[in-house]
Amino acid sequence: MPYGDAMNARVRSAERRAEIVRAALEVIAERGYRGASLAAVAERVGLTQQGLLHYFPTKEALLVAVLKERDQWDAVPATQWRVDLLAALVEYNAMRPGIIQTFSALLGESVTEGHPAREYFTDRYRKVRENMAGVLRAEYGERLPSGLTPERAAPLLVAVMDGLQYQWLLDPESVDMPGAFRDFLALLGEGD
Amino acid sequence: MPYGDAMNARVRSAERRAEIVRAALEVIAERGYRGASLAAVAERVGLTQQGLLHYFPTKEALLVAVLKERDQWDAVPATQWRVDLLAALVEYNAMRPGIIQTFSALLGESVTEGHPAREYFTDRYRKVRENMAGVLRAEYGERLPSGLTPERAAPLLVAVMDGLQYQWLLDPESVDMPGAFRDFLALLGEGD
DNA sequence: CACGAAACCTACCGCGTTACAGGTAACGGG
DNA sequence: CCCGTTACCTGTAACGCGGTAGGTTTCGTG
Repeated sequence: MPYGDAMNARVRSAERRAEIVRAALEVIAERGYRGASLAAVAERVGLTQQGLLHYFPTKEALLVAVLKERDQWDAVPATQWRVDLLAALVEYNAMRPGIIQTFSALLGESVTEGHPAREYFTDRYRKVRENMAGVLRAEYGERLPSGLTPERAAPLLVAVMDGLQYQWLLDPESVDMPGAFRDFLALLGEGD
Repeated sequence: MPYGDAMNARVRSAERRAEIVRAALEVIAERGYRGASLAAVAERVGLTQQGLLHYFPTKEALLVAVLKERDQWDAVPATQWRVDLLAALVEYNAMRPGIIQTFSALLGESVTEGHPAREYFTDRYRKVRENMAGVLRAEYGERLPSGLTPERAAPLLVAVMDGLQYQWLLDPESVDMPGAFRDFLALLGEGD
């Protein structure tokens, strides 16, 4: 390639890997992790299955990369979160069904025995609950208007987000995910 | 068999089928539907894979039977439900992780493309939301104390149940599913 | 007791899967 | 210009999968 191309080999390799991870996200959304074949991912980036294995030596290594990618997305410091931003996040998610579908499918699979993503999700949910408790504490202090402590409200908040996602994925016409989530936030925010 | 055995062939066949469905529930809990092999189910009831196919001609037919079984469980007339019974149901479920795991795994898979349980879950959630709205209306009338209509509270109620199940399956030590659900019911029940 | 059906089994097919082995062409730095 | 590394490819092993074909034993009934 001519001098004008500033890409060196390392950068190009990293980009290829990112491309593969993106394709894997798609295929997992469509078929789940167990149903996602390396060949299908490879085809989507114009490689053979064996060519893909050059970048990720095993299927599980590819999954790890997918999960790592996700971690980078919500690497926003917990201190910068606010309750009203959560509503915006849900609204944003409602415009990107693919991503939601990928991780909803993975979450469902992960509760089965020996699933390679199980530990990841266990750890992740623990952290997310802690973060959410922090967010609620920053907003409301030690007691929400409803009387709940942040630590007891946090699992509910997370549960509503996930549960709504499944209902919405199955039947987007019938479920107004962002609206329902706002309803829930209002519920948390109004006391008696 | 001696005369004392009142079982006729039809009954015994039905029992065998029920036995197989039970085994399928277990295997699906452990491996999901895609990961559940007919051979694994067959082995659990002391059959060969082909012997199992005598009772259910395809894998999908077995899944249909599994889903039908579930429908029979919550065949309780909607009019007999009450909000406080929901709390009891969640408490009961917390003692039977296997069943929860089966249907949580299936729900997760069902959002993928062309999954044979997708339509089932879509229909089911629609009905469950309607039922829940009815339960809430019977309890609170047209407006819950929090100001929500039953129709808007119902998806939240369902979402909390499902979402808590995933958190609880992944980390039962950290998540008090029945307690959290009672918290949510209290949230719905107290107005401002 | 005979006979048809139910309840299995063995054998097998074809396909899809992950992964390994080994080869080749292109690239890029010394 | 050479030569090691990167980026692939073809070939193939090894296995598990759902499903078919066809046989055999067991059972209930007329």
